[in-house]
Amino acid sequence: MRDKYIPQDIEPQWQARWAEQRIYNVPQPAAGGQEERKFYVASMLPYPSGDLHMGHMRNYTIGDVVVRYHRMKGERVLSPMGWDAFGLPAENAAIKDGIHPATRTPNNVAAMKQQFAKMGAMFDWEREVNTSSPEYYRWTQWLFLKLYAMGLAYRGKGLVNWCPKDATVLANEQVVEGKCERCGTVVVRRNLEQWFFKTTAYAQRMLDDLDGLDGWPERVRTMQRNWIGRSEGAEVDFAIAGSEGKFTVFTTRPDTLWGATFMVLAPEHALVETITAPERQAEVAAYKEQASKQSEIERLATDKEKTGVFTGAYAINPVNGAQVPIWIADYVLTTYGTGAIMAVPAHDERDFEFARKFGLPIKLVYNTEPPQDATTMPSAILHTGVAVAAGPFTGLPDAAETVSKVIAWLEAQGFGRGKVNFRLRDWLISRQRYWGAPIPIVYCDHCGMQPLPLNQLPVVLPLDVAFKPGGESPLARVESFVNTTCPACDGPARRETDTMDTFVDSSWYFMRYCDPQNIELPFDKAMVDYWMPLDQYIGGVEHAILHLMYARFFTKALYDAGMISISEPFTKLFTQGMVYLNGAKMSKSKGNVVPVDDFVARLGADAGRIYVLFMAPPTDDSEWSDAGAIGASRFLGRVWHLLDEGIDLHAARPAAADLDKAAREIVGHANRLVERVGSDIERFHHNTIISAYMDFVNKLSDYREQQGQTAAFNEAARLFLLVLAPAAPHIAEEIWQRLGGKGSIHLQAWPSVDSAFLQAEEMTIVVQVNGKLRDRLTLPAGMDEAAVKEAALAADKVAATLNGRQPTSVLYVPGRLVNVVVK
RNA sequence: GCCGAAGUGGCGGAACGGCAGACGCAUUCGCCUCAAAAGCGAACGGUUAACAGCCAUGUGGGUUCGAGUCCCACCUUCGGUACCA
Repeated sequence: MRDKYIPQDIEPQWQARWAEQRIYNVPQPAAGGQEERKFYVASMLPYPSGDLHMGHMRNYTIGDVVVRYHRMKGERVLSPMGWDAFGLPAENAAIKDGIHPATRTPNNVAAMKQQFAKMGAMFDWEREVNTSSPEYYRWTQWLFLKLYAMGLAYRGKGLVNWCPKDATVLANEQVVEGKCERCGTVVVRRNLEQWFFKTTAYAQRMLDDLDGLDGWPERVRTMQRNWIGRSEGAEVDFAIAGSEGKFTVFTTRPDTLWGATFMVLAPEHALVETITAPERQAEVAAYKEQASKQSEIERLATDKEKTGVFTGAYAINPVNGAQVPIWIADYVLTTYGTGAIMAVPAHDERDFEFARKFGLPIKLVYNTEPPQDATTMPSAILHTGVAVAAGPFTGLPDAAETVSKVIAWLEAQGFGRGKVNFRLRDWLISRQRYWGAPIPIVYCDHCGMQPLPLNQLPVVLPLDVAFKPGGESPLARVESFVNTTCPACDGPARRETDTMDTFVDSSWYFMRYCDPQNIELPFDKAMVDYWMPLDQYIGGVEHAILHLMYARFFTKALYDAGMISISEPFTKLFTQGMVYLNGAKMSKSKGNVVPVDDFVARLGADAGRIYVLFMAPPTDDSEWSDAGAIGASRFLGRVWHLLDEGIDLHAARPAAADLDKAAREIVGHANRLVERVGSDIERFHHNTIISAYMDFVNKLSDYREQQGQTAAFNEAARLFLLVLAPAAPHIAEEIWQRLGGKGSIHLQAWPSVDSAFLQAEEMTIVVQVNGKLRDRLTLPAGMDEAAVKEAALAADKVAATLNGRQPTSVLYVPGRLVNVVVK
């Protein structure tokens, strides 16, 4: 072929051919016909910002290599793609430049789809989903109603960021240093009536099932376990002195009840208003206002000075009748436990700090040996010592068994009950925004809240809306949308104007891919049963908790609804790193991007693919380097010239026994490369695949230089081309076709390894003295232990180091190393 | 703050508890050229006359015949922290 490697000439042609021949479209297999193993792989779907940059290219190329590899392994591979198209950015853009999200979104999708094609990423576009299309969100609404019918969707109070000046709800992202990013007003937290999904009902199952997810990174499982945050303890009821009222606290340490010297309610606790003494009301109100200006992260910071105020009310400790003051403090949250705690400063660090700051008494339940004094102890006593003042439990050790005994006693006395509490909260899905799936509920003055009948779906987003900063959600101002009729009585009714969190859309899209055209149901059970669970899910670590938790919740709920047969969606999970440019994550909003279009036009898709795979281990973040990308392009040039002529893909494959040493070696290298590339793809070490290619190309060039284009060269080149195909699909296909390959290289079988070429004839033994390298010996493979040790001890450098001393022992690691140990 | 990670040459990185720095980038030198680019070849952690030796994988300890790798503490950076997705 003897011409220049010009990727811009060959790449578009192959992309068109592959699409035309639909080599990556996957029809549903005929019923019962499961002759091939299925392999369902998906990368988390992107938000359609309008431009793919090299950060995207890295994410999707990692997945594309996996897709092409499994396809060559003869599996039935499903690799779909879609668009997570609802959400805040489109709405913000609409406010800023007046372009309607319903116009912008399809334009962005069309642009990005073209860019996807230029990357050489193969998806089954016939299964494309767009979460913002009525054909999709209709089913998101359908599933909402399903969860509602199951009792998993309910209305309740939830805190939101509120800008008092704009009179609008803000996303956390829109709150900068406690102020509204638009107008600079201090943001407060307001309690609004909103929709929730009951994720807590699945807390225990989501926790238990993590144990079975051994295809997930351990760190993600750990993060999820901690997020769910199971803790065992008790609920204890406290009466309020001088009133009929009472309240309940959750504690993991009911055994320290005898040391409770004050109570703390969250400032937002419903009881605060009724119990606050008249003379303390001004102070309490001021504190509540101050607390409302803080984020949860600020409130929970343990290094921050404790704050709080006394309400003037007292609670009665059920175990000893003691009257203790009730305070409010921001370190207690309404969202965890009951929003109220008993404070035991002697045995809890935060309570200890609080008591010291406000001069509250500290009472020891347990004491150490030697004993400490409550007034002088430097910190709380945690899990050590023996009970000195625990009513009937005095004398017991500070241990889990004591806690269990106390819980049983509390239950017998009617003071409280054992309780398992989770840190996980119910999922607040309401958004006071326009660009999301409307919640399919109406409110009727006569019939109250009514779910819409399924045949009235979708509730379509009206297009004629006014976007302006501030004020309520645009939907609430659209009379024609809001006013409707009640499905129960046909009387006038009002629609819910909240839309759903975009995480709802992305909690089930991977099931829609299995049956994307269904117009009767979200998906057909048999189709989902065939493809699900995903064999491989790929996405950023930033989704390790929220998205993955929500998707797991949805899967379990739909399993309980009988809609699917699996209760975990993702068998294997891979989390990839991000691409940085000038020290910041490459992103359009920051303006630091290398667009895929520009790169491909300059150096070609294959060079981009090779570089993004090579730049760092796929799990790691990595800084973009233009020079590095040029190196990748140079590598492909070398490949082109190495395989440029005289190779016959159809020649008979040489047997090891018929070849000379150099030939056996080069074919051996090629076989090892096949093995290496396969195992590195399976364990997601894509960067070392590329270095293995480079290493091999160097060896093959040397071989050709010295031995010429022999049958062994031919065979080694053939194997290399096949294993290069997943990473650099265009150049591999082009060379394959020029050399007379039959059919697309991507539909060839992955080469099998010929073990006759893998046997080494020699081994290199590293010789150490006391763990330090002293020599290296080349010995015949298979030499026995005694002979190897003898050779090692005989080595000059070893003798010199020993200098006459007798070794105390000699260790041998077969085929690798000898360590001579000497005093 | 809390939860989870990561720190190895000038740079990106490699290394089943067993040869630290594979592979590449940058740099320098050489070949080719009238010249340049491209291409090809060589050198390239520090110390050193040396390819001998010693030092070297964020810092300080520990386990081990042997630690970049395992354990403890600390420092720095990154991700998440429930309305960015």
